[in-house]
Formats: sequence, C-alpha cells, structure tokens
Amino acid sequence: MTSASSPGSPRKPAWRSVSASCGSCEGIHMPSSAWAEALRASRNENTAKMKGKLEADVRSALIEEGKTLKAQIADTEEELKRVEEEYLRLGRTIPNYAHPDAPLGKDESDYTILRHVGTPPTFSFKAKDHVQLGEELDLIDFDTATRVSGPKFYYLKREAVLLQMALERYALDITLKKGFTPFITPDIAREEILMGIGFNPRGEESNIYTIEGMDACLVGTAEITLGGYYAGQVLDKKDLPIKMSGLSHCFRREAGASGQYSKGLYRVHQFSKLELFIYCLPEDSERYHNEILAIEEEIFSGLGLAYRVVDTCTGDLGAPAYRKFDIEAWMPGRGESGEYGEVTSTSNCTDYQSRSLSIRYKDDDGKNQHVHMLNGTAVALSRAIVAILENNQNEDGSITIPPALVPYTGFDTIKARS
RNA sequence: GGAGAGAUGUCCGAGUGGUCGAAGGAGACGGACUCGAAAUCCGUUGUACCGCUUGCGGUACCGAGGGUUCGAAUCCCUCUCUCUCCGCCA
Repeated sequence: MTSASSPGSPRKPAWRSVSASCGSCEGIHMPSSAWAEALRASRNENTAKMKGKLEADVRSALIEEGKTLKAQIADTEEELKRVEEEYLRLGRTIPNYAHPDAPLGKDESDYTILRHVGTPPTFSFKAKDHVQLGEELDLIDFDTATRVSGPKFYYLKREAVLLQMALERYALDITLKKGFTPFITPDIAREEILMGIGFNPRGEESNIYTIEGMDACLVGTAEITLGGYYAGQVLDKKDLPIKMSGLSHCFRREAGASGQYSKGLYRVHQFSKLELFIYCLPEDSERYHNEILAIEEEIFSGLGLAYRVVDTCTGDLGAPAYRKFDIEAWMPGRGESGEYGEVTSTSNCTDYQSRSLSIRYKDDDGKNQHVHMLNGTAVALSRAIVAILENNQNEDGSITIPPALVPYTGFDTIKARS
C-alpha cells in the first residue's frame, strides 16, 4: 500500500497488532463494477438508436429493450453497492506497512529508546505531583469541574491560564519560524473525515465523542481537521510540502482509563493542542518526519525539560502510522519518584490517509499520485503544564516559569499562596 | 430564522426531455502572415476511472444526493453554497 524511500523492506501488516484481508471481496468487487459499466454502455447504445425518426413498432421494441436493461442495471447496481460497502469496510481494517527500522514487537513495552536529552531534576525535598501543586496554588480545580461537567474535566485558573496561553504562543512562534502556516481549526468534523484519517468514530472502544443526530464528531486532535483540509483534492506539486500548525480543542472519551498513571491533567476528556501537519512528496516523508521530531525536541528542550525519544514498535502503531516517534518528558510527580510520561507523538502515515481521503498531486508525467501525510504534536497544553509544574517546583511551594516562557507570561514565578 | 434569485468547462455565458461533453465569447497553446511584434486568419484546448495501448474505445461527471423516464444539464424532491431584502445575534 506504500512505497518507502528507505533501505530494507517495509514491515508487512502481519507485524501489526491486527489481521485482515479483503482479497476475496476484491474478487467480487472488480467484476461487479465492470459488469455494471457494460450494462450502462448497452443502455447508452439503446438510447442512441432512438435519436432520429423511427417507425412506431421499431421504437416501441427499443423502448421494451430499454426497460429490460433498466431493470438489470438496477439489480446490478444494488449488488455492487452492497459489495462495495463490504469491500471498503474490510479495506479499512488493513493497517499501513511499517518502516523497516521500526522495532518489531507486540505492545507498548517493546519500544526502542533512541536517546535521552537533559537531566531530570533532583529535589532536596519531597516533590509534589501537579494535582497537589495545582490545588495548593489554586491553579487547577478538578472538584468543581467534576460537579459541573463530570470526571476528567478541569478548570484552569489564575496563572495556569496565562501559562497555557504562553505555551501556546511560545510553540506557535517556533512553528512559524519553521515555515508552518498557523490555523485554528473546527473542533467538529464529519465522520467520513474521521474514517479517512483512520479513526473509528463508532463502537465500544472508540475514543471519539459522536454528536447525536449528526454525522459528525468532536475531534480528538487537529490531525483530523488538518488532514481533512485537502480531502478529495489534487494538489499542485509545486505547492508541496504544505506545512500546517493547527490549534484545536481535543475531546477524548477515555472510557475505562483511570488510576495512578492517568491522574489529574495527564488524561482528560478535553484539552488544547497545537498540532503539526505536513503534506509532501513520497520521497520526502521520512525527512519531514525527522523534521517534525526535531521541532518537538526544540520546543521541549527550550522549556528546560528532560526527555527521552521513543521509537514505537510495530505492534503499538496505530493503523495509519508507518513509523511513530514519541517524546516522553520527565514528570517528577509520576509513579513513586518520577517517571517519563508521553508529551508528543509524531507519525509518518505515508499514503495511508491520502488514499482513503483521495489527496493527490500530479507528477512530472501528468499522473496523479498520492501525497504522503505526517502529523505530530507541537505541544499538548495539559501535559506540558503537568511537566512544567512538577519539574519547576520549589521547596517554598512556588513554581519557577521556564525563562523561554517569561516573555509570554509576563511573570517569572507562580508564588506560593499563604 | 423568513421571502426571493441563482449555481453549467480555466473564466464569461447559452442551453426547459433524445441530434449536448455541452453553442458563442475570452484566455491558453500550435500554425500562417511579419525582419520581429501587434492586429488578423486557421487549428487545438475539461476531469477522473477502466480496457486495449502512445492513439483509440468504454463509463462517470453541468453545486451535492435521491427520484421520474426507454432516455435527464433540462422534469420532481431533499440538501449545500452565493446574492438581495427582513428578522436575530458575538
């Protein structure tokens, strides 16, 4: 399903955590559409015979023939529609290939750590987690949000509001310097777009909120709205790459997710995120994947946070992803005495999404080819706030603002409340 | 939200049931004329998919989706968008 510009062979879908086949369905689908086309050709031929003046009995014979054809076409098209739906449904269960260098493995424990950057801070006192910090400094109110909206919602208050906005602008400015066009996207998208990007909006395990009475969902990420932007279009080769940087709210059902590792702001139903998205030529996608990762690293190292870069294993890749890198920032309040927690994720989806969304460009021979599509987190605000609060806490209960954010916040410390 | 008008190819624009993939014009490209250019004249010029294959054949596409009919750009229904007027609103 893809062409990789990399040594070695792409990992076959067999290495993924799913199995699927629609070969048998294809064997029915192709002949059906050819037969429907042949019948339509007969109908058009029949129609063409009736153009001039005709004897009455010749005309009525042709009309009778047309009626027969009409019935056959109706039957065939009904069958074709049924087969086509099944074909597409099965097709969506087939994941992308995986990059030859992606680590082979079954689940998230089989990742490869590519590098560690920065040193986790040490504290001469017992470090608090962001939930406690947020409460003591009156920055985050989970309890009221639970009463007003439900569990896993939160109010940001006071300096936390300014901190979030500062982070947004700090990250946006970096992406602007890298040539990304800024967007604020809709927070709702049609189901067909969700499915084209590779999300399943329906079903028990879906992480997506659907909207009653509409064929639309709340987006879980701006990847959906940025990736849907050019759905159905043929792009000019000279306009590639297209680099977008989109801010949106993100809504996730997170059914069943709870416990120590999901506490506080780490896993919530609603957060804001600045997402990077690139449409490019197939031969360039690997290079741009590394570029997105480099921007993510620049954003997080610029905040003075220690992090590691993870190369996700084949079994833990989402269906559209050919390769995925995560950045995990050190979070002192996580686990017993601090652990790494995911703050960004960037995927090269090659032509997987562009095939289902039909996003193409005209190559030098005038043939339409599918573009490659990549996405990555610039900054997920809620998780960045977790990392900043926990890493920059002081013994007196105050929080030091990372110097890179001070021009945006206008203050350098969140003072302890007495 | 209410009333009315509209949506046709790169653009403008004709087309109210079969001879329409679609007149005419503009633009673009090729050619003639010219030392060259302009003007003029002649010709070519939509997209996607499929099959043989460098040309031809087939199918689909006149805002989108459904319907009527042997046959739909054309008739009917629904929706979307644009314009005008009224109402409402950040």
